[in-house]
Amino acid sequence: MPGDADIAAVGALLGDERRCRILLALDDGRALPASRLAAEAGVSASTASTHLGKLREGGLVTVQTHGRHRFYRLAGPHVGRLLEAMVALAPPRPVTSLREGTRARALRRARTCYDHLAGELGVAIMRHLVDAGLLGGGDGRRDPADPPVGFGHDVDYRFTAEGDAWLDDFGVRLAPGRRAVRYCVDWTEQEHHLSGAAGAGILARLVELGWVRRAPKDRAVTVTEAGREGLARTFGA
Amino acid sequence: MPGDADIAAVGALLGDERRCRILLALDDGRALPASRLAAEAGVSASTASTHLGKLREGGLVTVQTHGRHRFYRLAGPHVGRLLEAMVALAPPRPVTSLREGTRARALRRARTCYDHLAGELGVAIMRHLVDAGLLGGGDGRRDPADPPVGFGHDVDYRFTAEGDAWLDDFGVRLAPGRRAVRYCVDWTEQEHHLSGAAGAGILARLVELGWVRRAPKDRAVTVTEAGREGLARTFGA
DNA sequence: GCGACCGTTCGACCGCCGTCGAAGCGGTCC
DNA sequence: GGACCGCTTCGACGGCGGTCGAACGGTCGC
Repeated sequence: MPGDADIAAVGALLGDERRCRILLALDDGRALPASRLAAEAGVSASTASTHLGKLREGGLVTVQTHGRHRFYRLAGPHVGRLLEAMVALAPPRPVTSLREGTRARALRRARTCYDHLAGELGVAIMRHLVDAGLLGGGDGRRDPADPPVGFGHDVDYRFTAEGDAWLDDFGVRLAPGRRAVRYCVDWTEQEHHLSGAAGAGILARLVELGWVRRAPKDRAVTVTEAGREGLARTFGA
Repeated sequence: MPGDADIAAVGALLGDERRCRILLALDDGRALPASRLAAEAGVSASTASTHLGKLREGGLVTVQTHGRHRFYRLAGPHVGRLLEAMVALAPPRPVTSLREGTRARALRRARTCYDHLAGELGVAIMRHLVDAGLLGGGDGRRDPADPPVGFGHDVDYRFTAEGDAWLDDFGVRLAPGRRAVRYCVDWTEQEHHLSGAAGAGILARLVELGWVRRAPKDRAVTVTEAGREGLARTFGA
């Protein structure tokens, strides 16, 4: 009787359809403002605020205030896994739920984050750049007016001389003033992935090479047959 | 709005503490009668019945009537995964919840089912016996008065001549009338594991050899150092 | 067959929680 | 600094759902 964690508290949070809508809207790792989530759930701003407060208190979402907006995002990969487990148990629309499940997994693998790559692929590329000595520590500055993209930004990266050469070689042309390295803490992987001009340039180049394809309407990114081989060769991914 | 599975319905089921207690009591794969679950949840029989009805309708548990008792069990491994995901998210007692988590995983690996082995280990042994040709199809009969031990019992096994020899050789002595093969559908693996006299004999022999140890008060079974090597050699497990 | 027992259904009570509009707080833009 | 805007808090309303005891259908034991 006393020894169990109150798992029911978590269940109660997921017992409301509006809250579930909010969580599902956040399931691909985006950070969305409260107003957007209210619209997504089809509910008034005050009601949404109540829901978000409970989700926050329950540890399912975290909030990051940016200017007068407050961006919410899922608190971690655990929440994504929980959602996945619940979708697997929700029977009513077997086909839809299956498609949703695979879609979520695809997003976890590779997706866009604004104009650059995120997900396992984005993290793998970042990791390779660091491991290969193309990207090292530095003292770059992050523009505080940017929308929130991750949890902590306490590490600074900078392209090494080899990194600059590699960018040229790979076909990513950056204006001299735009070589500052920015990055996000990837939500699904909880590791860094490259953003900023370099991240955008690499994604653009990957598309140009035909290695990956961006979905027209959502944030999914699919790896082509040629891309599979090229990515493995270039990034070991 | 319309395309989502009503995941909230599942959440609502898990939003009640009594229901969670019931599910956790069932988490190790046992089938328990309604009265026991009522006591486990600390609630009256009528209330428990209501909860069980909802859980059943929601597809989280299945029921099997046996005489005047009705045995409930979790509907499948999905439910176990869901519970695990929720425990990971329930923060209040970090230490306890962690211990619970590892305990559940240990049970999933190896546990007793009445007097024989279940879990991954039990399934692996059964699979090896079949693969090695020691156990084949037959026409054995199952006693319908036994408590429910699995979902379907439509396959009949029988020890082959080689199987009989192997049992002798391994040190399992069975009375001539007790060689009928019984099995259960393992809940966590959804495959068969050996029960009946042979299953009990094998477990007893494994304990005698010092390969596994049964926990004094619960159903956990731990593999010893010697057992790890012996099991690998004997069953490829 | 008749009592004992297990389980479900019914009816009534109670409490909790989601909902919204209005008001309050803080930050931005001109 | 003033007006606007995003978000949260407050108060009041309404409904859904958990709870129990009592009554009912089934099954086992003698």
